[in-house]
Amino acid sequence: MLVSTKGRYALRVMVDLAEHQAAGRIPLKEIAARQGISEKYLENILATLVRANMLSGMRGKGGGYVLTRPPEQYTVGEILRLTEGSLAPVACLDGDCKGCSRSDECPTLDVWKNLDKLINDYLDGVTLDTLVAPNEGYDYVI
Amino acid sequence: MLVSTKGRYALRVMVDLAEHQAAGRIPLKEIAARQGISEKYLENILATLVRANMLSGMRGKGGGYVLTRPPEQYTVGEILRLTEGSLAPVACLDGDCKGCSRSDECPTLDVWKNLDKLINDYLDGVTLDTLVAPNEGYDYVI
DNA sequence: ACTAAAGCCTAGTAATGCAATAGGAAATAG
DNA sequence: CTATTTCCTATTGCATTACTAGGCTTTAGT
Repeated sequence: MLVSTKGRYALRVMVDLAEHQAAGRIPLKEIAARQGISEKYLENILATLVRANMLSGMRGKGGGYVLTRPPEQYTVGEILRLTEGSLAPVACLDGDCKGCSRSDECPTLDVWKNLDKLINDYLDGVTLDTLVAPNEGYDYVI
Repeated sequence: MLVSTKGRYALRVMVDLAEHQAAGRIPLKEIAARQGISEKYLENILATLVRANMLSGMRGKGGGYVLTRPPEQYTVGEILRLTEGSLAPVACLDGDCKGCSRSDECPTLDVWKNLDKLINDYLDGVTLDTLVAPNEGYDYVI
């Protein structure tokens, strides 16, 4: 599985926050309820996003989470790479595995490289704003 | 990780067999030595390929493995789907998970579907013969 | 027939990573 | 001062992956 629940949840949460941008800071409790995700598990995920400055978190009464940039400035690729650690389709291409000893002669390496590029290019081409449902995020009007 | 060692090894082995096609049946021992894979582990992988009729195995002296079709009739996609079980990038798209309860409203589902198609289409477009090193498989000449 | 070479089959195991939980400390608004 | 809310560190249960073990069956050659 290329993308685990952590990455999937992260993406859904980011879309959720984009849709409810106008409401200001949203507490974790609210997101968890809306998305049907355990509050405790969601804490982990949001902490990762905050540490990377993709979200701003604020504690205390009236606190909560908010996007740090406009939705069109987030790509799905960066969100997933952050939360998953890597989107490499095979271990051969994963950072610390500095290429196996056979990489010089490996006839399959190009397949993995092409696949890796395909995946990353596609996901880097999808921005958060394109995932926000039309006419949502405006529920504060009326 | 989309593709584990099982799938990676399987692909390398299939290429190996394509390259040594002319030599007739190749015993597991030989493949394992050439590819640097444990014989016992390789047994598992080859058994899977044989059961799916991608390879023919024959026991006894002079036995070994051989491709059942010409290399250009294998796609990387089918080899990997067989050995990995599935190439779905997320659990949401995996067979038995008959779509989560939120699939109707899920804003991210299209991303996963597009990604899934991208991956499978690419891998189904690569055939085994394109991975065989040029001028290999002809080592029996001279 | 016997033997060596090979594949086939069923388990088992160690290690890893995923998904989720637990409990409390620190900050903030009213 | 208190209720609310994020932040932080660990731990647990579970599933999967990667690999190993041991024995059975088939085949070719002598």
